Formats: sequence, structure tokens, C-alpha cells
Amino acid sequence: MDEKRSGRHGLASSASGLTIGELAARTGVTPEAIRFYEREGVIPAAARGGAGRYRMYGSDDAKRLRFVRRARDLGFSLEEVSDLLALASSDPKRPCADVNVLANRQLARVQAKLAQLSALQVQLHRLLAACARDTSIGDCSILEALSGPDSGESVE
Amino acid sequence: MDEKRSGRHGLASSASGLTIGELAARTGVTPEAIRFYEREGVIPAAARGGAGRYRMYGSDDAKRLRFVRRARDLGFSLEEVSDLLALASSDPKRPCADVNVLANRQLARVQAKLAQLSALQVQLHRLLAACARDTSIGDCSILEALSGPDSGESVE
DNA sequence: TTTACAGCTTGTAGTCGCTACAAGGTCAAT
DNA sequence: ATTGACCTTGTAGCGACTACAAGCTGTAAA
Repeated sequence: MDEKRSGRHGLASSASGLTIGELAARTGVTPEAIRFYEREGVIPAAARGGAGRYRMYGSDDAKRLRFVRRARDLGFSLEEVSDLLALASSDPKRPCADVNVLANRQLARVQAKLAQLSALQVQLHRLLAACARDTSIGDCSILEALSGPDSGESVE
Repeated sequence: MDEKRSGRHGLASSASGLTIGELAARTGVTPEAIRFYEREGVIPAAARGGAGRYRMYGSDDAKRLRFVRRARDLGFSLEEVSDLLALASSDPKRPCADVNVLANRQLARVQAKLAQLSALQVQLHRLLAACARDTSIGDCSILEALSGPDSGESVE
């Protein structure tokens, strides 16, 4: 019955007997993060294994956790991940408009940040191009730019 | 001697008698952030005005604070801002290579993030394009993608 | 003079998504 | 019995602020 024990020290690792460390290894999420997700209510509290008080996980937990990791990788907040999880396990016949809304919102955020960073890149490029010709702190166009493009004696 | 009082309630606002709120208004940095910068050692502790114990600022402080804000806007960390401030007030004859290094590092960070976000944008676009044709949660390709592109029963 | 009130003071807690301990408990093997 | 990996909880820290709370100050209007 327990032929599937295989951890370095033999802690259960059968289809529905993963420890938190094993789950971590399978999902690419650290044990600390898993416990954090549980505390935050993103994933349900794990069942505790027989004698000891260790958290034990099954394949459903692994699936859910991979879902969480992928959604986080896409930039969704933990709250949105919770929403997505709830949607994923809701009535399969319901329209997936809510999912779409979430994804679109995230896309908008990503695009806003892209625009902002793009502008930053341009500015830094310009500063560096100008500074390449400078040699001393006194003439450094970067420091000049930071010190005040819009005059400097406007304290009245 | 005190003909230059002009705040709503008359707190000093002459060339070198700004209160923290006035400084905030002139620099676009909130009073809380200014105090935070002082606590963190990014800007020196302000002089305290005569009778009361209010912080009082002059035009040099305003300049320095604008410098900080611009550098922050470019994405430099507070530690780097401190470094930049130190460089700006160091020997003007020294070469500005250090400034260049800092700016290049920041540009590299910005570009790394741009690449990352760009990839994210592509992924989200793909997900949304696929989902536009879906109608129900059960068929939602976004949730499918999150649930596991690489099979799903690999818990062994 | 009294009162009102804007704006200042310090200190602390919260944000977000973790990571990094510390101090101790558990499990299997040697 | 002891080792030693792994687990447990709880707490603090990161970065760069923001948001209070409780109280003080300074001026103006009643």
C-alpha cells in the first residue's frame, strides 16, 4: 500500500500525499509562498497528514497552484488570481465575460507600463547621448538635466 | 523685516523661509515624502524655524528636492538618487564617469523590463484573441491556458 | 479674548508579494 | 539515541512611499 514513498527520507509522495516541499518542487512555487497563499486565502487550507501536523497535498492542489503561478507570471494580482480561480471552478455554462474583463484590464496595465517605460528609455537615451561628450562633473549634462531644465531661481 | 509673509495664514514664504507644505507645492513632492527622504538621509535635516519647531527650507532645498523628484521619475532608486546628489555636489573637475554608469544601469533595467512586459503583452493578446470566440467558462481558453498547457496529470 | 482652523509635529501601521530568518517539532534512517 | 532533512508557527524585512492618529502652533476672524 505504501510502495510509492520516495522522498529523500521517505515522506509520502503518492498521488495524493505530497508534502509542501514536494508540491513546491512540482510547481515552481516555494514552500514559503505556498503557506503565504494559504494565509491570504488564495488557496484553501491544506489537509493535515495523519499523525503529524504536516500539510499534505494532492494532484488537485498541484493543479491549482500551477494555475496561480501562471496567472501571477502574467502579472495578475493575488486578488485577481483568487477571482480567476473562483471563475474557473464556477458553473462551466456561465459566460466567461468576467475572465475577459480581467484579462483586458491586465493587458491595459501592461500597455500603460510599456508606454511609460518606453518614454523613460527615450529620456535616458537622450541623456546618455548628450553625456557621452562630457568629461567632467561640472559639465555633465545628466546632472544638469536633473538639476533643473526649467530655470532654477524661481523661489521668488 | 517680515514683509514677505504670504501663506494662507501667513507662515513665512520668503526666499529662504518655506514651510514643508510650501516646499511640497513648489516641487511636486508631498510633505510626507519630504519627511521620509529626510529620515532616510537622502536630503539633509531641515533647519527648524525660530520660535516653533517647524522645518524651514530655502531655495537650495527646493533645487535639491526637484533633483530628487526628477531622478525618481527616471526610475532611479533612492540610494542611487543619494549617489547622484553626492556626485552633483562633488568636485566639478572630476570626470562624470560614475554618473554615466548609473544612467546606463538604469537604462539597462528599463530595457529589461520593457522586454519582459512586451512578452507579457504578446501572451495576453494571444489569450484574448483566442477567448473572443468563446462563450462559456467551460470553454474559456484563458482559463484553459492557466489550468495547464503542459498536460495536467503529471503528479504520478 | 476666544475660538476656529489650516498646517505643522512625531510615531506607527499599511500597501504588495513575497523572502528570510528563528526557535522548535517530526520523521525516517543509521 | 542521534543525526539531519524537512516540517511547523511567528515575525521582520524589502522599496518607496501613503495614511492615519493625537497633539502642537500660528494666525485670523468673531
